[in-house]
Amino acid sequence: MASYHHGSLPAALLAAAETILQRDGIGALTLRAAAREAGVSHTAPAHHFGDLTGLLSALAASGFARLSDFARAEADAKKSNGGEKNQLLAHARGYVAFARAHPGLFQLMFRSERLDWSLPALERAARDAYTLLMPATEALQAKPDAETLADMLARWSYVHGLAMLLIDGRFSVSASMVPGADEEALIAELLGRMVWLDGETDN
Amino acid sequence: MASYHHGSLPAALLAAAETILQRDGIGALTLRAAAREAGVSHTAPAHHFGDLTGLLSALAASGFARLSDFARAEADAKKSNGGEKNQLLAHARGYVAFARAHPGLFQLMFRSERLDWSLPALERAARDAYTLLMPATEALQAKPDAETLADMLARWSYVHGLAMLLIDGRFSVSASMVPGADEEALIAELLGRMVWLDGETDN
DNA sequence: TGTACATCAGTGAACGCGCGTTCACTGATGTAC
DNA sequence: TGTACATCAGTGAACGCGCGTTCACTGATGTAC
Repeated sequence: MASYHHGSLPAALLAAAETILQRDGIGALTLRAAAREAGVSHTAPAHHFGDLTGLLSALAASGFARLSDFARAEADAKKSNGGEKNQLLAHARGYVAFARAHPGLFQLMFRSERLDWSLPALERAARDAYTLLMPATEALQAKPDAETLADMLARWSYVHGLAMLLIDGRFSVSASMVPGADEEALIAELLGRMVWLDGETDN
Repeated sequence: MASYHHGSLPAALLAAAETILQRDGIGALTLRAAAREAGVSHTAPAHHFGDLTGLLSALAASGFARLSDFARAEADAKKSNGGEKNQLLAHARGYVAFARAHPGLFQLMFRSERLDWSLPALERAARDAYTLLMPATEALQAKPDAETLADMLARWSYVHGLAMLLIDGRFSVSASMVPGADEEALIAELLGRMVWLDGETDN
């Protein structure tokens, strides 16, 4: 541990970056700050991530992977009634739960200008995550028809907007117009409406 | 014009800031850059906006006002069939059209950490803009019931997520899975689904 | 099992840059009388 | 209509700061023989 070589600096830097994200916000996340937080000289990160974009992209990729985990965990917990609609709904719940649990990270993941989308690891992790809102049928995932695609994009738009507005605090402003409204109940109610977005042929 | 006093520096600075936003992206928008773009010394903005947050907040407020204009213009253009659903749909179309026309500005408007929401002008402009997704009935706007509020938040989430994912380029990634898909037609199709989100009692 | 050497991982001083802010200033405008 | 003076709007030099990057370096690890 106290040796010259750290042993697992990449992982330590990602963890440090996430701490900063959560504690100080996305604006405070710099290469030097991450190195400082990890207790390492500020030139060390370059050996592993190249530049700041590289570090942020790796962090975002990890975020997308964990977003997928959140969604799958939510679906597994309700495995009992595993209809397709229920599964999609569970994934949506996981999506929103992830955004609320890691708002800074979630924002970073959708701040494209700071990420390098040509990195295969990032692209793959992101695609994996939002493909969860596709029907589980493998054939459709590989080669979806226009209707299936529209269904997915509709779900994604809805759930993504819900998550974004929520972690941005916009809901509480509006919800305050109705005194006594329970935010948790409201979110559950809104999430439930997702299935209504499906194309006519699915109903 | 060439006189010592500018005459309308606040407006010129806002215009300059917007130029930078569109041309160089949100990361390049600084107090000094805005002053430079407006052809004025870099200490001049402080007289009018205090600090960078003040300038950005004023710019965002102007953005929200114009977002409302976009939405109303879209509704006026289709005034012929002015059912409430159609009006809400027109407002949603305007919302998305604004985001596509001014992506940088739209992003700034939803980057809360850089804005000062305690400024009444900003808060009011933002509220005006998203209240457009409420039914026009004045009584409901003043004192909405939980159902009406949920309808509005559902619409807002959907339209907002759609706009965000769209200007972030995520749709083109997904849509490329279906060769020959027409993005414009897809967006129109998705926007049309917004009305399906309304609570049972409205249907 | 040793030894030589290449490679890898981290250090710390130094650099230039653009940033926001402060400061003393100056030119233009408005207002009291 | 003049004049004095306060206030407002903009200038430009200077500052300290944190940033990313470069550089020569050193300690640790792995590998060829």
